[in-house]
Parts: sequence; C-alpha cells; structure tokens
Amino acid sequence: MSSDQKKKDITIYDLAEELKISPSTVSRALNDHFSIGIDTKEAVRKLANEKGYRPNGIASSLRTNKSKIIGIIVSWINRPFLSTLIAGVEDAAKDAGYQVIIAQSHDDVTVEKQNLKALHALRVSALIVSLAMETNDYSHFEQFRKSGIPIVFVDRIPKLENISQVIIDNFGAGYAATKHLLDQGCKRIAHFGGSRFQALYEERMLGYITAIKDAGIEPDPQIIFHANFLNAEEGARMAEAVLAMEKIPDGIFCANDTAASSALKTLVQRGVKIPEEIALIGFNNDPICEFIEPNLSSINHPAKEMGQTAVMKVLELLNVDANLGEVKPLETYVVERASSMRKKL
Amino acid sequence: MSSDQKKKDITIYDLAEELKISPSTVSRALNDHFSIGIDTKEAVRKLANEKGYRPNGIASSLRTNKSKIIGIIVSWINRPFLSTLIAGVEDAAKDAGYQVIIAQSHDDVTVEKQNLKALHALRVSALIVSLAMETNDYSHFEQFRKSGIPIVFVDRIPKLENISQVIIDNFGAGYAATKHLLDQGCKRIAHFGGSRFQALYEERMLGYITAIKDAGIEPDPQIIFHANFLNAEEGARMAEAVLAMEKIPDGIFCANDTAASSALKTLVQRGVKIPEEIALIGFNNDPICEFIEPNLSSINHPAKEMGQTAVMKVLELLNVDANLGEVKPLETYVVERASSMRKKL
DNA sequence: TGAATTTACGAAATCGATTGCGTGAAATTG
DNA sequence: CAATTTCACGCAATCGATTTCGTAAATTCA
Repeated sequence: MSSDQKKKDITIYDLAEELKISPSTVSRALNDHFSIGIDTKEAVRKLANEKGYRPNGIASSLRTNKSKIIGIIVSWINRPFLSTLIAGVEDAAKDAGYQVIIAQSHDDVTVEKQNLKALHALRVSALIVSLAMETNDYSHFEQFRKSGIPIVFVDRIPKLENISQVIIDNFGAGYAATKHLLDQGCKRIAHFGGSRFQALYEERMLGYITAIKDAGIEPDPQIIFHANFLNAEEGARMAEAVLAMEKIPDGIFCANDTAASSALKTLVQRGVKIPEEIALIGFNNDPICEFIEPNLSSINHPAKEMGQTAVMKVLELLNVDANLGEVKPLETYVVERASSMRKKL
Repeated sequence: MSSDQKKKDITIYDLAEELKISPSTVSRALNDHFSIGIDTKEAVRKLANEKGYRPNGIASSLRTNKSKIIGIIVSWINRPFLSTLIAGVEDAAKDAGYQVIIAQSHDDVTVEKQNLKALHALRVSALIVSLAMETNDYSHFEQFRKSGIPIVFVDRIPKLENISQVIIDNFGAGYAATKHLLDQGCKRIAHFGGSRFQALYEERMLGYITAIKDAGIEPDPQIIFHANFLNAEEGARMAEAVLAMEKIPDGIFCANDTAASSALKTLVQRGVKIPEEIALIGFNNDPICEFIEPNLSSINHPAKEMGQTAVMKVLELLNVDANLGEVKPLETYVVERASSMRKKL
C-alpha cells in the first residue's frame, strides 16, 4: 500500500549523468577495464552502490550475445539421480557466474525439441543435456550446435562422434555389478535393463553379459528384460515375470534403483528370501537403498560430480582453448548391502 | 569437422529485406498484430519458417522489460518435496510460455540474497520462493518487490502481511497427524519440529499442541524437539534422545519424512517395536515412506500441485487484474501406514 | 463525388550495456 | 625541446525486437 510506485531501475546513464562522465566510462569502470583511472573507478563503484545500481543482464546479453545462462534438459527433475546432478550443475555454474535454466523433456522427444527451441530463443550460453529415453535421432541438436552454442551431454548421450560428454564407465559398472553377484555364488543372474536406444543401458548389459561369459556361463536371453522407463511399476512387473519362470534366477542385476526397489519389495512380499534365494543389486545408489529392507546393494553413481564436471566441460568449451575429446568416464563402485550379501563378512 | 562455421542467426531484418517490407511489419506479422494484412502475415510466417528464424528472446526482453522467465529459489533442489514442486512449476510455466530458472539457497540467507541479485539482473518476470530455513529478515525481498516484480512464496513463507503465497494448512495438518496418533492410543507423543524461524513449523507444532490439549493431555516441553534442517542425522539424533529419556514417549510426530525415516530406522535398530511401543508419523509423504519397513505414515503434501498453483498466482499477478490475497491453503490428509497403525483395520 | 474512415504498412526512436575508433593531455624519451 | 607513448576517457554505432506516430491508399458513407 505504501509507496508502491514501480521504481525505475537505474542505469549506467543515470550514473554517468550524475558523475558528469560518459556511459562508456561507467561501463568500463564497472567492468574494471584497464583504461579507466583508478579514482574514476572508485567513484563509479561508490555511486553505483549508493544508488543501488543493478546491471541489466538482458542488455548485456543482447550486446555480447552471451547470456551467462546454462540451459539444462533432463527427463524429470524429481528423480533422485537427476535432481542431484542438477544440484551439482547449479553449484558449479554459480561459482562461475552463470545461472541455470532447466527444462524437462518428460522422456518425450517432441518435448525435447520444444525445449531446445525455447532455450535457443533465450540464447543460452551452453547446454547440458541428458537425452529423453527414446531419442535416437539427433538432428535437432545438430541444428543447435551450428549456431555455435556448446552442448555437453551427460549420462544419456547420443551415439555420435565428436561430442562433449560426461559419463561413467557403464560397461565396467555393469561388469562389476554382475561380478559381485557371481562372487556371492549366483549361478543364474537375470538382468533388468533399460531402453535399447540408450547406449548406457546397452553398455551395462554388455558388461553383464561379458561377466557372465567370463564366469563360464552361457547368457540366457530369456532372463534379460528391457523396460523403457525403469520405473516402479516396471520393476514390480519384471519381478513377477521372474517368479513365474520355471527356472527362477538366483540373482538380479537391475539397471536402476527405482525399479530395483520396487522389484525387491515385490519379491519380499511374495515371500522370496533376499539374498538367499535371490540376490539383488541395483544402480545409482539412490537414498532409498539405505532405507528399504533389506538394504539394497547398488552401484554408486557420482551424480553431483557429474553435474560439476559437465559445467567444467562447458567452461572449457566457452573459452577458445577448447580441448575437446578427452572422455574420461567418472569412477563408480559397488556398494555392498544386505540385498546381495550371501557371504557374511 | 564439416561446415563448422557459426551460422549467424537470422533476424527480422533479414526477413524484412528479403520480403521488401519493413522490420516493424515483420515483427507485427510474427506477433499476429491486427494491423497487418493476412497475406503479409502468411508470407512472413512462411519465410520465417523456411529460413529457420528463431526469435531473439533477449532482444525482446530488453525492449519489453519482460523476460518470460520465472525465477525460483529453494533451499536444495534434490529433496523429494522440492524437486517435485519445481517439476510442477516447470510444467505449468511451460504451458504459459515461460521458462524456469532455478537457484539454490542451500538454506543460507547470504546465498539467498545473492540469488536474488542474480535473478534481478536477469530481469526475471516473477519469482517463486521458498525461504531458507533461517531467514527471518525479509528486506532483500522488499527491495526486489519495489522494482515491480511479483513474488510468490511457497511453503516456507515470510511472516509478513500482504504477500502472495501458496501454502497448506500446517496447523490443521499438525493437528490431524497428532490426532491420528492419539486415535491409535498414544498417550505421550513427542514432536520433532523444524526451525522456529519458519512459520510452517510453528504452525505444525501448534496443531500438535492443540490436539494434545484437546485430548486432555498437558504438553510436555521436554519431548518437543527443534532441528534446524530436519535431515537424516538430526532424525537419528532425536530418536536417540527419545530413547534416553526416563519416560519414553509412545508416539512421535515428525515434521518431515527425511528425519522421520532416519528416526524410524534408528528405533528399529535399537529394537523398538514399531508401532506397538512407539507409533510414528512423518510429513510430506515422500516416496521413501512406501519402502521403509515398516511403511511410514505421513501427511500428504501436494508438492506438484503447489508448484502449479504458484505459477497460477504468478500469472495472475503478471496481468493487471491482480486480485491478491485470497490465501486458500491446499488440502492435505493423513496417509495411514504400518508405522502408526496399532489398531488393525 | 467529396469527405470521413479504415486498412496496411513504414520511419525512427527505444530498451541498456558494450566496444571500435578517436582524441586531448600528461608523461616519457632521445 | 620536439617527437612519441601512455593515460583516461568520449562518441556513436551496435545488438534485435518492439512500439509510437504517421501516412498513403483503399473503402465506405452521405
């Protein structure tokens, strides 16, 4: 009610006028340009502070064609893994003076394209993307990249050459998870995998298959499942399918914790003894692992670190000295918990 | 490697030149202005499409002083409740043609202020804020509001008059949770509450106290705890404190699920029978409730709906017909699960 | 048919910060 | 002391879309 007059923002022109100098000088003073005298700089800063001057990022962006905004597209932000990744991105970005703008693809390629358009219109400085589950055509990104805006893919990356990416060693992780079950004495291990469009699930599966073979066991296609979203329902569904088999597996490697938790719950409800009858290991090391009973073994996925690394990549690309390429996957490791530990320590 | 020349974006000037009309006409045509002929509009749209024209949101923002961006500040985006709320905001915002930019305060007032500055510089159209835990001085928001940018507070709101907010009936929810425990036969109910700076925790506690009194029981300050962040560690710590008491409570109402889960886990580990010896109910209805054993009773908190409602409020304020005020709290309800159900159905 | 509208569009200013090019004055050099 | 450099700063264009103020041409009205 009081003085609700929309106070006009004060600009460098206001400062210039008051100090009897030119706007250019004010601008340079504020940006600590070398050609401006120290006293002038001081005076400008002081007044700017007094008058509560706030730079207009929009104007700056228009002129420089850089928005100081990093766009990020993920499927759903309210998944533990992705929200933690975003948290990492936001932290690292803030340190570098960037803001983060988010968009959800809802795992829908069409929406992904729309997001891309919207973020392009905003002239984001760079883009961090985790693909929608079924994205297997990447032309929309190509178009984006042509306008010179760096794109860094995380986790769910396209099958393309010459792109910037931050990933983990999915093959190795899949191998390690399976090896862990084998070490626990499992002889017939099922795999709950994700969409075959996503390289990362393919890799995990390959790791699984390789580990099986290395143990002298012939992989059985019958016990390799593929779910598109690996959500709770599908986890339960695959668990039911497993129980309905003649030769019930004695181990399950599930490519994500959401589905694994659901499967675990279903199995327990059916009276299956975990890990004695079926040993289970998930993927991601979501918080839920430590709360579900029995605690769920998993593969630790450095979500936050991944987000931070992606920002580093972005910064690297934003500077001219872009030394692309070096794809060094982040470290993962098996987190052993009750759901898979047949051999007590 | 191929044609990596940074293609210059095409502008309305390019379109204007090619069509031998003025940029103003192009602009109006694209915005479906009434004063432009139908054929001209068609022609412009067609060419714009062919040439792959993308509006420069930045330029538009500068001119109109509206960014079509909604800023959102929360403590940590990787909390189930908040990430779901943000998901709701993003969905509703997208439908209205807005993008969402996020910032994390990390529950630190200083960071919250920095976020505010950054978002102001970007000239966000509006702001949606959930306060940092310890924020009890609101002058930084006042300053922001003076520049005419609407702010809608969600969940953790300031103790101020005349603000836009989206909340739940925390008093009622606290009352209901406590009443539920009383109905289950609890006689001595402890409360794990949050920061006293936050009205919402105060309200929940008041609901708790009122319910206790209504049942003819005198509230005991000894069993009312206050945690600043209500995280896992504090949940465990408060559980330990409870067990160390002479007169151990037979019920606990915990103001958030993260702490409640941790407390539950601790209690189970200590051999306490849940719900027979201690009945427990949390708050938020996080996904974890259905996975922890025994399943955790909770208060359903409509996170997504809250986000969507906040955007509606924003839209309302962005139009002139701002009918402020009508603070109608969203609905909550008790979700009964094993952790509190002494009386089997 | 002359006057009043309506239709369809253009010229140019504007939003606020940045920046290439210049310039006068002081400082340095030979 | 003349010739250069170095300093410190101003002018004006620029980024791309929007918008106010006009205006010529087409249409309608009396």
